[in-house]
Amino acid sequence: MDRRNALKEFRETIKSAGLKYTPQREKIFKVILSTRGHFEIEELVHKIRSKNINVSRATVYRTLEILKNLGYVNEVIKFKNKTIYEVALKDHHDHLICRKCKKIIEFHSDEIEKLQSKICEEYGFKPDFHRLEIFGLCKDCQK
Amino acid sequence: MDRRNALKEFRETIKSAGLKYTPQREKIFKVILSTRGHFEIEELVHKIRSKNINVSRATVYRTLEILKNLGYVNEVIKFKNKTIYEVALKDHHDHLICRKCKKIIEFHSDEIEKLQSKICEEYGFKPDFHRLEIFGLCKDCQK
DNA sequence: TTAACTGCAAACCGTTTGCACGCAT
DNA sequence: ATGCGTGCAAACGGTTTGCAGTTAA
Repeated sequence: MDRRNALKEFRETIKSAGLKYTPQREKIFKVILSTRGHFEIEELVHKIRSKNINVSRATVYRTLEILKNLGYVNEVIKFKNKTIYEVALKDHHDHLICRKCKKIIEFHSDEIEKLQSKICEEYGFKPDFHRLEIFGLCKDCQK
Repeated sequence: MDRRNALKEFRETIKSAGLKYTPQREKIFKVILSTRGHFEIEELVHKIRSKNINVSRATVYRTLEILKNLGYVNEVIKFKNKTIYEVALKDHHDHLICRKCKKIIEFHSDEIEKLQSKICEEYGFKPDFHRLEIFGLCKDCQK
Protein backbone atom coordinates (compact mmCIF):
# COMPACT_ATOMS: atom_id res chain seq x y z
CA MET A 1 0.00 0.00 0.00
CA ASP A 2 1.49 3.38 -0.96
CA ARG A 3 1.57 6.40 1.32
CA ARG A 4 -1.34 8.22 -0.25
CA ASN A 5 -3.64 5.26 0.04
CA ALA A 6 -2.50 4.50 3.53
CA LEU A 7 -3.41 8.02 4.59
CA LYS A 8 -6.78 7.86 2.94
CA GLU A 9 -7.52 4.51 4.47
CA PHE A 10 -6.44 5.83 7.85
CA ARG A 11 -8.83 8.73 7.53
CA GLU A 12 -11.70 6.43 6.72
CA THR A 13 -10.89 4.12 9.58
CA ILE A 14 -10.62 6.91 12.09
CA LYS A 15 -13.92 8.36 11.06
CA SER A 16 -15.81 5.14 10.88
CA ALA A 17 -14.62 4.48 14.39
CA GLY A 18 -16.54 7.60 15.40
CA LEU A 19 -13.35 9.56 16.01
CA LYS A 20 -12.34 12.91 14.64
CA TYR A 21 -9.74 13.26 11.94
CA THR A 22 -7.51 15.99 13.35
CA PRO A 23 -4.29 17.54 12.01
CA GLN A 24 -2.42 16.11 14.98
CA ARG A 25 -3.54 12.58 14.27
CA GLU A 26 -2.64 12.97 10.63
CA LYS A 27 0.80 14.31 11.50
CA ILE A 28 1.52 11.52 13.92
CA PHE A 29 0.38 8.93 11.44
CA LYS A 30 2.58 10.40 8.73
CA VAL A 31 5.65 10.32 10.93
CA ILE A 32 4.94 6.72 11.85
CA LEU A 33 4.49 5.81 8.21
CA SER A 34 7.92 7.21 7.45
CA THR A 35 9.39 5.12 10.24
CA ARG A 36 11.16 1.92 9.37
CA GLY A 37 10.99 -0.81 11.94
CA HIS A 38 10.66 -0.10 15.62
CA PHE A 39 10.26 3.11 17.54
CA GLU A 40 9.66 4.48 21.00
CA ILE A 41 7.23 7.22 21.86
CA GLU A 42 9.92 9.64 22.94
CA GLU A 43 11.64 9.14 19.60
CA LEU A 44 8.37 9.91 17.89
CA VAL A 45 7.93 13.09 19.91
CA HIS A 46 11.42 14.30 18.94
CA LYS A 47 10.93 13.42 15.30
CA ILE A 48 7.73 15.41 15.26
CA ARG A 49 9.34 18.35 17.05
CA SER A 50 12.25 18.42 14.60
CA LYS A 51 9.80 18.90 11.76
CA ASN A 52 8.40 21.99 13.40
CA ILE A 53 5.15 20.23 13.85
CA ASN A 54 3.51 21.02 17.13
CA VAL A 55 1.88 18.05 18.79
CA SER A 56 1.97 17.59 22.51
CA ARG A 57 3.41 14.53 24.18
CA ALA A 58 0.03 13.76 25.68
CA THR A 59 -1.59 13.69 22.28
CA VAL A 60 1.10 11.39 20.97
CA TYR A 61 0.40 8.97 23.79
CA ARG A 62 -3.32 9.18 23.29
CA THR A 63 -3.04 8.73 19.54
CA LEU A 64 -0.75 5.74 19.86
CA GLU A 65 -3.33 4.06 22.03
CA ILE A 66 -5.86 4.58 19.26
CA LEU A 67 -3.48 3.37 16.57
CA LYS A 68 -2.84 0.28 18.61
CA ASN A 69 -6.53 -0.45 18.96
CA LEU A 70 -7.08 0.10 15.27
CA GLY A 71 -4.26 -2.31 14.49
CA TYR A 72 -1.87 0.20 12.90
CA VAL A 73 0.90 -0.43 15.38
CA ASN A 74 1.89 -3.23 17.73
CA GLU A 75 3.45 -3.03 21.11
CA VAL A 76 6.60 -5.04 20.57
CA ILE A 77 7.98 -5.14 24.05
CA LYS A 78 8.51 -3.15 27.22
CA PHE A 79 12.25 -2.72 27.63
CA LYS A 80 13.68 -0.78 30.54
CA ASN A 81 10.18 0.40 31.34
CA LYS A 82 9.79 1.94 27.93
CA THR A 83 7.28 0.70 25.41
CA ILE A 84 8.61 -0.10 21.96
CA TYR A 85 6.20 -0.10 19.05
CA GLU A 86 6.37 -1.13 15.43
CA VAL A 87 4.36 -0.27 12.36
CA ALA A 88 1.93 -3.08 11.72
CA LEU A 89 1.63 -2.65 7.98
CA LYS A 90 4.18 -5.33 7.29
CA ASP A 91 3.55 -9.04 7.56
CA HIS A 92 3.65 -10.57 10.96
CA HIS A 93 7.05 -11.53 12.25
CA ASP A 94 8.87 -12.26 15.47
CA HIS A 95 12.04 -10.93 17.08
CA LEU A 96 15.57 -11.85 18.00
CA ILE A 97 16.72 -9.31 20.58
CA CYS A 98 20.40 -8.81 21.27
CA ARG A 99 21.05 -8.12 24.92
CA LYS A 100 24.29 -6.34 24.19
CA CYS A 101 23.78 -4.03 21.23
CA LYS A 102 19.96 -3.92 21.61
CA LYS A 103 19.55 -4.74 17.95
CA ILE A 104 16.18 -6.25 17.06
CA ILE A 105 16.24 -8.75 14.21
CA GLU A 106 12.98 -9.78 12.60
CA PHE A 107 12.18 -13.27 11.43
CA HIS A 108 9.18 -15.22 10.33
CA SER A 109 8.33 -18.89 10.46
CA ASP A 110 5.16 -20.27 8.99
CA GLU A 111 5.82 -23.52 10.76
CA ILE A 112 5.85 -21.86 14.16
CA GLU A 113 2.66 -19.98 13.34
CA LYS A 114 0.94 -23.20 12.41
CA LEU A 115 2.01 -24.89 15.61
CA GLN A 116 0.67 -21.96 17.57
CA SER A 117 -2.72 -22.25 15.93
CA LYS A 118 -2.76 -25.90 16.78
CA ILE A 119 -2.01 -25.17 20.42
CA CYS A 120 -4.70 -22.51 20.66
CA GLU A 121 -7.17 -24.97 19.25
CA GLU A 122 -6.25 -27.50 21.88
CA TYR A 123 -6.98 -25.01 24.63
CA GLY A 124 -10.10 -23.57 23.06
CA PHE A 125 -8.23 -20.26 23.04
CA LYS A 126 -9.11 -17.59 20.47
CA PRO A 127 -5.89 -15.68 19.67
CA ASP A 128 -5.84 -12.19 18.26
CA PHE A 129 -2.13 -11.40 18.53
CA HIS A 130 1.06 -13.05 19.56
CA ARG A 131 4.65 -12.22 20.00
CA LEU A 132 7.70 -14.38 20.21
CA GLU A 133 10.91 -12.86 21.48
CA ILE A 134 14.19 -14.66 21.65
CA PHE A 135 16.84 -12.96 23.75
CA GLY A 136 20.55 -13.58 23.45
CA LEU A 137 23.60 -12.41 21.59
CA CYS A 138 23.63 -11.57 17.92
CA LYS A 139 26.36 -12.75 15.58
CA ASP A 140 28.47 -9.61 16.03
CA CYS A 141 28.21 -9.47 19.80
CA GLN A 142 29.42 -13.00 20.41
CA LYS A 143 32.98 -12.04 19.55
CA MET B 1 14.02 -30.50 43.83
CA ASP B 2 12.55 -30.20 47.34
CA ARG B 3 12.52 -27.02 49.39
CA ARG B 4 15.47 -27.89 51.58
CA ASN B 5 17.72 -28.66 48.67
CA ALA B 6 16.54 -25.64 46.75
CA LEU B 7 17.52 -23.43 49.65
CA LYS B 8 20.90 -25.04 50.04
CA GLU B 9 21.55 -24.79 46.34
CA PHE B 10 20.49 -21.15 46.42
CA ARG B 11 22.94 -20.45 49.20
CA GLU B 12 25.76 -22.02 47.27
CA THR B 13 24.91 -20.16 44.11
CA ILE B 14 24.67 -16.81 45.86
CA LYS B 15 27.99 -17.31 47.52
CA SER B 16 29.84 -18.61 44.54
CA ALA B 17 28.63 -15.53 42.70
CA GLY B 18 30.60 -13.51 45.24
CA LEU B 19 27.44 -12.23 46.91
CA LYS B 20 26.48 -12.34 50.53
CA TYR B 21 23.89 -14.73 51.86
CA THR B 22 21.73 -12.43 53.96
CA PRO B 23 18.56 -13.13 55.96
CA GLN B 24 16.65 -10.82 53.62
CA ARG B 25 17.69 -12.75 50.54
CA GLU B 26 16.81 -16.02 52.19
CA LYS B 27 13.39 -14.73 53.20
CA ILE B 28 12.63 -13.42 49.76
CA PHE B 29 13.72 -16.66 48.17
CA LYS B 30 11.54 -18.68 50.56
CA VAL B 31 8.48 -16.64 49.77
CA ILE B 32 9.12 -17.02 46.06
CA LEU B 33 9.57 -20.77 46.47
CA SER B 34 6.17 -20.98 48.11
CA THR B 35 4.65 -19.08 45.20
CA ARG B 36 2.83 -21.00 42.53
CA GLY B 37 2.92 -19.55 39.07
CA HIS B 38 3.28 -15.86 38.43
CA PHE B 39 3.72 -12.95 40.75
CA GLU B 40 4.36 -9.22 40.84
CA ILE B 41 6.83 -7.48 43.08
CA GLU B 42 4.19 -5.58 45.00
CA GLU B 43 2.47 -8.89 45.72
CA LEU B 44 5.75 -10.24 47.00
CA VAL B 45 6.23 -7.24 49.26
CA HIS B 46 2.77 -7.69 50.77
CA LYS B 47 3.26 -11.42 51.22
CA ILE B 48 6.49 -10.77 53.05
CA ARG B 49 4.93 -8.07 55.21
CA SER B 50 2.03 -10.34 56.19
CA LYS B 51 4.49 -12.83 57.57
CA ASN B 52 5.92 -10.23 59.89
CA ILE B 53 9.17 -10.45 58.02
CA ASN B 54 10.82 -7.09 57.57
CA VAL B 55 12.40 -6.59 54.19
CA SER B 56 12.27 -3.26 52.46
CA ARG B 57 10.78 -2.76 49.03
CA ALA B 58 14.14 -1.64 47.71
CA THR B 59 15.77 -4.86 48.82
CA VAL B 60 13.04 -6.88 47.17
CA TYR B 61 13.68 -5.08 43.90
CA ARG B 62 17.42 -5.50 44.22
CA THR B 63 17.13 -9.16 45.10
CA LEU B 64 14.79 -9.89 42.24
CA GLU B 65 17.33 -8.45 39.85
CA ILE B 66 19.88 -10.88 41.27
CA LEU B 67 17.48 -13.82 41.12
CA LYS B 68 16.77 -12.99 37.52
CA ASN B 69 20.44 -12.92 36.65
CA LEU B 70 21.01 -16.20 38.45
CA GLY B 71 18.14 -17.75 36.52
CA TYR B 72 15.81 -18.37 39.46
CA VAL B 73 13.03 -16.24 38.06
CA ASN B 74 11.98 -15.03 34.64
CA GLU B 75 10.42 -11.78 33.67
CA VAL B 76 7.23 -12.98 32.03
CA ILE B 77 5.85 -9.73 30.74
CA LYS B 78 5.33 -6.08 31.53
CA PHE B 79 1.62 -5.52 31.83
CA LYS B 80 0.20 -2.11 32.66
CA ASN B 81 3.73 -0.95 33.47
CA LYS B 82 4.16 -3.62 36.07
CA THR B 83 6.66 -6.44 35.74
CA ILE B 84 5.31 -9.93 36.20
CA TYR B 85 7.74 -12.68 37.18
CA GLU B 86 7.56 -16.42 37.48
CA VAL B 87 9.58 -19.00 39.34
CA ALA B 88 11.96 -20.62 36.91
CA LEU B 89 12.27 -23.95 38.65
CA LYS B 90 9.72 -25.55 36.41
CA ASP B 91 10.35 -26.61 32.85
CA HIS B 92 10.27 -23.94 30.23
CA HIS B 93 6.86 -23.10 28.88
CA ASP B 94 5.04 -20.33 27.07
CA HIS B 95 1.85 -18.40 27.74
CA LEU B 96 -1.67 -17.88 26.52
CA ILE B 97 -2.86 -14.60 28.00
CA CYS B 98 -6.56 -13.81 28.19
CA ARG B 99 -7.24 -10.15 27.55
CA LYS B 100 -10.50 -10.24 29.45
CA CYS B 101 -9.97 -12.19 32.66
CA LYS B 102 -6.15 -11.75 32.65
CA LYS B 103 -5.71 -15.47 33.18
CA ILE B 104 -2.33 -16.81 32.11
CA ILE B 105 -2.33 -20.36 30.76
CA GLU B 106 0.94 -22.20 30.39
CA PHE B 107 1.78 -24.50 27.53
CA HIS B 108 4.80 -26.19 26.09
CA SER B 109 5.68 -27.36 22.62
CA ASP B 110 8.88 -29.19 21.86
CA GLU B 111 8.25 -28.67 18.20
CA ILE B 112 8.18 -24.91 18.56
CA GLU B 113 11.35 -24.98 20.65
CA LYS B 114 13.11 -26.97 17.96
CA LEU B 115 12.04 -24.57 15.24
CA GLN B 116 13.33 -21.69 17.31
CA SER B 117 16.74 -23.29 17.66
CA LYS B 118 16.81 -23.78 13.92
CA ILE B 119 16.03 -20.13 13.31
CA CYS B 120 18.68 -18.94 15.75
CA GLU B 121 21.20 -21.09 13.97
CA GLU B 122 20.28 -19.52 10.67
CA TYR B 123 20.96 -16.08 12.04
CA GLY B 124 24.09 -17.02 13.97
CA PHE B 125 22.18 -15.89 17.04
CA LYS B 126 23.04 -17.35 20.44
CA PRO B 127 19.82 -17.46 22.48
CA ASP B 128 19.74 -17.55 26.25
CA PHE B 129 16.04 -17.08 26.87
CA HIS B 130 12.85 -16.71 24.94
CA ARG B 131 9.25 -16.03 25.55
CA LEU B 132 6.21 -16.62 23.43
CA GLU B 133 2.99 -14.93 24.40
CA ILE B 134 -0.29 -15.44 22.64
CA PHE B 135 -2.97 -12.90 23.46
CA GLY B 136 -6.66 -13.43 22.97
CA LEU B 137 -9.73 -14.80 24.69
CA CYS B 138 -9.74 -17.96 26.77
CA LYS B 139 -12.44 -20.58 26.46
CA ASP B 140 -14.57 -19.07 29.23
CA CYS B 141 -14.34 -15.49 28.04
CA GLN B 142 -15.52 -16.18 24.51
CA LYS B 143 -19.09 -16.70 25.70
C1' DT C 1 38.08 -5.09 59.23
C1' DT C 2 35.67 -3.87 55.29
C1' DA C 3 33.25 -4.34 51.21
C1' DA C 4 28.77 -5.67 50.40
C1' DC C 5 24.06 -5.06 51.93
C1' DT C 6 20.00 -2.81 53.85
C1' DG C 7 16.36 0.65 54.88
C1' DC C 8 14.70 4.98 54.13
C1' DA C 9 13.18 8.54 51.53
C1' DA C 10 13.80 11.11 47.70
C1' DA C 11 14.46 11.08 42.90
C1' DC C 12 13.37 9.23 38.42
C1' DC C 13 10.91 8.77 34.34
C1' DG C 14 7.53 6.85 31.38
C1' DT C 15 2.79 7.38 31.28
C1' DT C 16 -1.81 9.14 32.59
C1' DT C 17 -5.12 12.61 33.71
C1' DG C 18 -7.99 16.96 35.00
C1' DC C 19 -9.14 21.00 33.17
C1' DA C 20 -9.99 24.91 30.25
C1' DC C 21 -9.86 25.99 25.62
C1' DG C 22 -10.22 24.86 20.60
C1' DC C 23 -11.91 22.83 16.60
C1' DA C 24 -13.97 19.02 13.52
C1' DT C 25 -18.35 17.71 12.40
C1' DA D 1 -23.61 24.15 18.49
C1' DT D 2 -21.60 20.61 20.86
C1' DG D 3 -18.89 17.26 22.26
C1' DC D 4 -14.60 15.16 21.05
C1' DG D 5 -9.66 16.46 20.95
C1' DT D 6 -5.69 19.14 22.46
C1' DG D 7 -2.05 21.32 25.34
C1' DC D 8 -0.43 22.12 29.64
C1' DA D 9 1.11 20.96 33.87
C1' DA D 10 0.44 18.28 37.64
C1' DA D 11 -0.21 13.72 39.32
C1' DC D 12 0.74 8.83 39.20
C1' DG D 13 3.08 4.62 40.12
C1' DG D 14 6.50 1.37 39.34
C1' DT D 15 11.31 1.35 39.80
C1' DT D 16 15.91 3.20 40.94
C1' DT D 17 19.27 5.44 43.74
C1' DG D 18 22.21 8.19 47.30
C1' DC D 19 23.43 7.83 51.69
C1' DA D 20 24.27 6.61 56.37
C1' DG D 21 24.20 2.85 59.18
C1' DT D 22 24.62 -2.45 59.48
C1' DT D 23 26.43 -6.96 58.78
C1' DA D 24 28.34 -11.25 56.54
C1' DA D 25 32.69 -13.01 55.69
